[in-house]
Amino acid sequence: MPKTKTVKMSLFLSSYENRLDTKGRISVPSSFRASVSSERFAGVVLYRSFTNKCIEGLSMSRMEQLAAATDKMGVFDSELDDLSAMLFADARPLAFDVTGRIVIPEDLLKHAGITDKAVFVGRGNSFQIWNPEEFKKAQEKSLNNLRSARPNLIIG
Amino acid sequence: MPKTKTVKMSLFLSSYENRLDTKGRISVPSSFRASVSSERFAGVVLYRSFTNKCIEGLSMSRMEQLAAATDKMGVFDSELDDLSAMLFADARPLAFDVTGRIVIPEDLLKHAGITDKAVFVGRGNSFQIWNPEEFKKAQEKSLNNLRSARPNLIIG
DNA sequence: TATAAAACCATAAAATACCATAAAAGTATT
DNA sequence: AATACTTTTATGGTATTTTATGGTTTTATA
Repeated sequence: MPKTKTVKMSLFLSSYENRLDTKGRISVPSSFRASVSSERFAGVVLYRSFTNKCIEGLSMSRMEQLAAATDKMGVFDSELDDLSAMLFADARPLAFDVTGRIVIPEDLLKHAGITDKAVFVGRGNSFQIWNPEEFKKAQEKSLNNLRSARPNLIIG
Repeated sequence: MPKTKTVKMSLFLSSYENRLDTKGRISVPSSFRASVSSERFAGVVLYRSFTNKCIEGLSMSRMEQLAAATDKMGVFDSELDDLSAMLFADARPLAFDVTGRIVIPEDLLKHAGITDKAVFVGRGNSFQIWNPEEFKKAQEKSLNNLRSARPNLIIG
């Protein structure tokens, strides 16, 4: 068995709204930076969400996990293979600058409808980047979904 | 079988009323701190309760369990996915300071109607934080519910 | 050389560490 | 059982650091 160094990766939690400057730079929330601080690559990997009007974000090690999983499954599941192919083709590794900022590529911003502000949203082992308004809308929608699915579970 | 490191987590028990200072700091009851003292993350994770006017609290390891479960199940259960998404987005990891205090974020305090005092309520593997008055009201209400549901079970 | 990208510098506000103390709880001693 | 002593806990205030954000300069590159 290949020796796999399993880096215990801390979770991406909570949500943070930050602002893009004139050059497109935006601070990655410090707690998100901390989540990947023990990794080789000091940065994150972004790609356009397949399902939502937002950007998906991962640590590089998670990307590698995904690659490994695809290697195993690929032969048996051509759909998964296609999906991961798209993902890898679309994925952008973005290194933090000294102050913890990244420059999100144009096409990703466009896909998410982001201009001057963005919310980093924790999703456990991954995160998302949204236009603040779009995010609020999406949140309300999934809250309504849950309400109708499990009326007794939710009040807020 | 993958080697799963099981962190021994002791239970959150009993209730403690503490006071918030001007900066929003509040001491986490020492017995609650002891419950997570063997964990990597010296702190707790808080989020707005979906069902009550209170704050929910968990250990980080519990949060990680959830993330692992969501990773496995998410694909098959979109409801679970929605729920955990909301949870991760709302969850605040809060580290203890040297004296065992945390700063509860504004929006959580608001959700629970907490201003200057709060009760930490043990719930076994989790806990809640309430405005003292609200908690008393909620207690009486659920006691009445029990009374009407099982009149013979309750003496108090 | 023009242009984009990276490195560098600066700062207000927010978050965290640090220091101090009184009250409470626990221990030991008579 | 009452007392003196020790330790822990909760709480308050102050100092220091970090973070997010803006701008400028230098370096690559097309």
